[in-house]
Amino acid sequence: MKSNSTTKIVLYWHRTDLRLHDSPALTSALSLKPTTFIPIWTWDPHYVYKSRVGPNRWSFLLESQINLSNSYKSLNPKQKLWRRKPFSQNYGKDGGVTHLVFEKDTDSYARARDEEVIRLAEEAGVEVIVKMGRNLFDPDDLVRKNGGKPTMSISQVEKAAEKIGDGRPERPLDAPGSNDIPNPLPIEKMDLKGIQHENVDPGVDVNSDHRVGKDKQYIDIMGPNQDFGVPTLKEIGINPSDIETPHRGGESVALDLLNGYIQNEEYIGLFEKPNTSPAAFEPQSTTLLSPHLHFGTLSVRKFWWDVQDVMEKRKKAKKPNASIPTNIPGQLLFRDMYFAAQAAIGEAFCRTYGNPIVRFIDWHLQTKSPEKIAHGESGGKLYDVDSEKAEEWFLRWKEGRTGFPWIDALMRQLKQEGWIHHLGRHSVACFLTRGGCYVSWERGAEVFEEMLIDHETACNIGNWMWLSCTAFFAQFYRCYSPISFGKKWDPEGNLIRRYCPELAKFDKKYIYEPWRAPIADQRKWGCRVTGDKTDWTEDGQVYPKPMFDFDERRTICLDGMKKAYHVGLHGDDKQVKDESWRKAFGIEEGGQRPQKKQKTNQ
DNA sequence: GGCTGGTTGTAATC
DNA sequence: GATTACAACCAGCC
Repeated sequence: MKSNSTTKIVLYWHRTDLRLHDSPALTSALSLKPTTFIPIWTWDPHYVYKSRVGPNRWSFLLESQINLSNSYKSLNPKQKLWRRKPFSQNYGKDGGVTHLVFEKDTDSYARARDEEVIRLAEEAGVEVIVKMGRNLFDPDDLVRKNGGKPTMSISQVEKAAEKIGDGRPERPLDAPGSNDIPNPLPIEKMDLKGIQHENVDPGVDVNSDHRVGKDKQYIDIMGPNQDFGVPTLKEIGINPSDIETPHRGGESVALDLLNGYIQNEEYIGLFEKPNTSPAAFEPQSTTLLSPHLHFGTLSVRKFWWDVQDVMEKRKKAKKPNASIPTNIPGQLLFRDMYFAAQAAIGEAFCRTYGNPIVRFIDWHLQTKSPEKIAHGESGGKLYDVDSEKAEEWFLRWKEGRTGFPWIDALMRQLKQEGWIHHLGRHSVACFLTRGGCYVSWERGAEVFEEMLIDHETACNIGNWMWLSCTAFFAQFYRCYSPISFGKKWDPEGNLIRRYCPELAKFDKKYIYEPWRAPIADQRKWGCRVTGDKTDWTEDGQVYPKPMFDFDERRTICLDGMKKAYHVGLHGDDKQVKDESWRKAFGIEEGGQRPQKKQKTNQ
């Protein structure tokens, strides 16, 4: 397999770890004592155009790469983050690469990709080293210790974790120092030919809406110095003026943020997610470290241990600490829970169709086959009653013009900044699915995938299942009100005033229900509540009327959920695959749902 | 088979 | 601000 030469040319492939601190894979690579070391990033078609990535997340990614590249440069002026192929058929000729090292990625698409990369590399006699570093615990280990089953609750994760080592994650590793980073190959010896562009198939580019030159078959990505460095936004077809997020990427940003929080021992020790406000901004009520976990600009093990050390210090001083699962370590355990659930189920984890853990609900706009999902299509309608209406509701939800200011403010914050508080996500996700529109969670998950800078497939999909009560959570009668829930946190309506500025002057009495404000007041406050759009008019601004009666919709949704739970189908049931489920739901040919009958369980 | 707990509901009542 | 009814889900435990 390995060449006998003592020369070690090590290719280090950064993917889920855009950092130098606590990367077990990077530490392994450097401990080989390479003669030559080439840290690389490669353009994965999945990221470039097969999965949804909006401008804000692109921006966060490139900032993170620039930061990493600069960190390498500061340790060794000849180094940077190189854009290069992760493997090559020409390994033997290609400067004689001997090792390929990367962090383990258990996302389902990534497993298939990595299997192929490993096969090609090993065929070429290159030794491949893969190390877990993305989670507290290796998701595959958690699954094994959970009897091979997907982890469906925090107690299962805790029990499984107790069977791994001492039940706690491993301590973080130090970042390499300036003597630890060897030189790269001279540029002329690197196999960099033929990658001035990255091909993009416009036919399947789900991000074409964001791209300048959307019909182009490729994007230019040579970097501003034409030297195979980190490309600019422009090169990947993103207009810099589309970037609105105030949140910045990069390992140094992440470590500064974490260090700041760690100084505040009270905040760390007493943190309980359900007691943090979804309506707070400047400053936010939570840490905003989630995008850094996604890009690996912060090690989750460092996060966990820094917090743990504070909590142990507080405990010794007889100061109180919050407990799992609402405290910070508990929040990080949820991340591992979703990762391990995905690791157990594989590619079907991301959808209903074929997924054993997901309840089948007769949602509107249900996506019906894996092929459709892979190409980002809606998949048509499973039954056509109200489907056009549902599509309209979906679009109004996505664009933040439902007529419910709390929902619209959150959706506009999401679109602008790429981040909203976890409870805000609860609110809008419940509203789209079981608590309002009765639209499939898969459609909502697609929107979050595109817009969130912290989008993590496992957590996003898992949380949508949770909120839609299709897996992990089942108390569907606990329904978020688009009026009461926001009011509880933000009685003055400050979040609404910021993100729906047309309502900024409304009295707090009406800010959550502007349609109830008398016309004279609407005129006085400079915004008419009418129609279904948000737009300027000659005599002032317009905010839409609510797109439906929420109380009525809540009742309809609750009945639907009761029925679906009673029917009890899951994504892998035969009736779902062959679409004969309609019969079980009493839906007649032609798609008409039956008139509401007596409650089924009376 | 019954009881309890489950990260984060709402509205009415005291 | 705490308590309770609402209508009633699942999993885990005894």
